Amino acid sequence: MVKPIQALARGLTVVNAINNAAGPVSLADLHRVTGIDRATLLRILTTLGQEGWVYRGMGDRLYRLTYKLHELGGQVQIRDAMAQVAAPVLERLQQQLHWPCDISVFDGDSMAIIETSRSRSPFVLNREVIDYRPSMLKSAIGRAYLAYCDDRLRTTILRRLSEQGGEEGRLAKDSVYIERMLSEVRERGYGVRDPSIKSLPSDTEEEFRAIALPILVKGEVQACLSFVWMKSAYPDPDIDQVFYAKLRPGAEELAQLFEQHQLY
Amino acid sequence: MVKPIQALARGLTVVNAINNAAGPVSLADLHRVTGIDRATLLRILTTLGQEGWVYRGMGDRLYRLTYKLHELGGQVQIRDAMAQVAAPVLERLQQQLHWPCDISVFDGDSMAIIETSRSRSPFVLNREVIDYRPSMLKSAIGRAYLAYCDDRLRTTILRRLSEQGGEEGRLAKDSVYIERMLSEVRERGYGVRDPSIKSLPSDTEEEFRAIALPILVKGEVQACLSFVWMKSAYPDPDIDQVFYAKLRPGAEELAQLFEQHQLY
DNA sequence: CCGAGCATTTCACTCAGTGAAAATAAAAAG
DNA sequence: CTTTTTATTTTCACTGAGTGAAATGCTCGG
Repeated sequence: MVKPIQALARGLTVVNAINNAAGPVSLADLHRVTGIDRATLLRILTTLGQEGWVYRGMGDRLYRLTYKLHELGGQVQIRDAMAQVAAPVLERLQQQLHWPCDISVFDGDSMAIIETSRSRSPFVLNREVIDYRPSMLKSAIGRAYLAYCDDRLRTTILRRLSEQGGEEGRLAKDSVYIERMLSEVRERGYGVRDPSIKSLPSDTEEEFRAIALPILVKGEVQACLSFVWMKSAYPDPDIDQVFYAKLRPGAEELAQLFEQHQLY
Repeated sequence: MVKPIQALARGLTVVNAINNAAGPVSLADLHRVTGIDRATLLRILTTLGQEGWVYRGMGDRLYRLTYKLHELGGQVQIRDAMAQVAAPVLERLQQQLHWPCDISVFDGDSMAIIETSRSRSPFVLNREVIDYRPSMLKSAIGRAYLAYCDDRLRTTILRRLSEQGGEEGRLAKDSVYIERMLSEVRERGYGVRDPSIKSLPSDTEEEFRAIALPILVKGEVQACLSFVWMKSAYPDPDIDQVFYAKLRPGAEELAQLFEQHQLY
C-alpha cells in the first residue's frame, strides 16, 4: 500500500479551511480551525503563496485564495464530473450484479461511454471501451437516448443519420422501424441491444446482451446507464427484466446525484 | 525568512501538471512532465486522491482533477480577484509617488475600498480603510464613479441618496450642484475630494487631499483608483495635475489587466 | 506606558519524504 | 501463445526536510 504524504495533505487542508471560512482569514483563525502549529502554518502559507494559490491582502494582511483556482476548476469538464460522481454507483451495481455497467452521454452525433466498471469486473471484456461509439439505432444506449431525448433533437439526429449511407442510414429513414423501436423502449423503460449486432469490437466469440436505462434529470436525458452480460450465462429469456429491476434504483440515484451537482 | 515546504510545493506542481495536460494523464506522463520520481508521484497522487482533489477513471485508470476544484474556485469573489490583480500595480505606484493608493468598487449603494497599499506606506494613515464607505457625492472615488457610470445607474443612485435625509440627501436633489460636479470630473479626467470633508475617520489633525481615476473596461467603470496625500506637504496648488499624470498609466494598466482576467 | 494578542523566528529532534532498484502487471510484438 | 517491451507498484535504507515548543518581535487598545 502507498503511504500518503502528510505534508501535502496538511497543505490541502489549509486550502480547504481558507475556502470554507466566511471571508479572509488570519493565521490565528487557521490555527484554531486546523489545529496545525502556527510555525508550520506559516510555512504552508508561504509555500501556497509562492505557488500562487493563496494571496495576502496588502491592506488587512489576511489570507485569501487566489484567482488561480478559478482557472483550475474551469478546466474540469462536465463529462469528467459525471464520470466521477457516477463511479461509486457503477461499482456498487457491478458488485450486486456481477456484470459491468457503463455510463454514456450523447456527444455530437453518437453516444460516448464516459465511465465503466469493466476494469473491476472479473470478466474483462474490453479495456478500451471508453470513447468507443456504438450504433445509435441498434445499441442499447443509443436506443435509450433516442427514446427519451427531446423531439427536435431526435429529428435532427435521425436526419443526420439518414444522410450518411449504409444500413444505419437506411434504418434511419424507415419511420415504421424507428417508431416501433422507440415505443418498445418507452414501454419497457429501457433500451435493448439489437441481437444482430455485436456492440463491442471484442464480441467475437460469445453472444452478449445489453440493456440501457435513461438517466432523467428534470425530465431530460442527461446520460444512459447500460449493462452488459453474456447470454449463455442465463437460460431465462426474461432475465433482462430482473436486471432492469435492480438497475432502476441506480439510474434514479444517478439522476439525483447529477441534479445535486448541477451536471446538466 | 520562512522556508517553504517542498513536499507541498511538489503536490501543487502535480495538480498544475494534470490541469495543464490536454486530457487525463498517466503516471508516466506526469513523470515526464514534472521529473518527479515515480514512487514519489504515486504517493502524491494517492494523497491528492484521498483528499478528493484527483480522481482516477475506473475504465482507463488515468488521473483527472475532481469536480471539487470547481467548487473551490467558485467561492473566489470577483472583488478578491480584482484586489489581487491590482496589488502589484498599487505597490509600484506607491513606490513612485510615496503616498498610498487604493482600489475601490461600487457595491450596492456606495464605494467599497477593496485593496490599499497603505500598509506598505511609510505614512500609515489608517489600517482599517478596507471596507470603509466614504460619501458618494463628496469623496473623490464616489465622484469619479458617478461621473463615468451608466446613466441609468447614476439616476438610481441619486434617487436613493435623495431619499435618505441629511446633507447627502439634500445635495443629491440639487441637480445644478450635481451636474457641475460631474462635468468638472469629466473635464479633468479624475474626481477630487470636496475639501470640506475628511474622508477617513482618522483625518483629524491634518488636511488631506484625494483624487480618483475611473478604471474603464470596455467603456464601463469597473473600479476606481484613488490617491491620497497630505496637503501641507506640497505648496503647489496644481499638484493634483502632476499626480494625475503619473496615475493615469496605472489606471490604464489596471483596466487592461481586468479585461485580460475578465473581471467585469 | 504597559500588557494582551497575534505574527514571526529560531532551533533541535526525529520521522517522514525521497529515489534507486527490484518486483509485478499490463501491452505490444513476434 | 510466447516473448519483449513498457508501465505501474512495492520495498527499503538514508538523510534532510517537516515539525512543534519556546522565545522574540510586532500591533493595537487601554
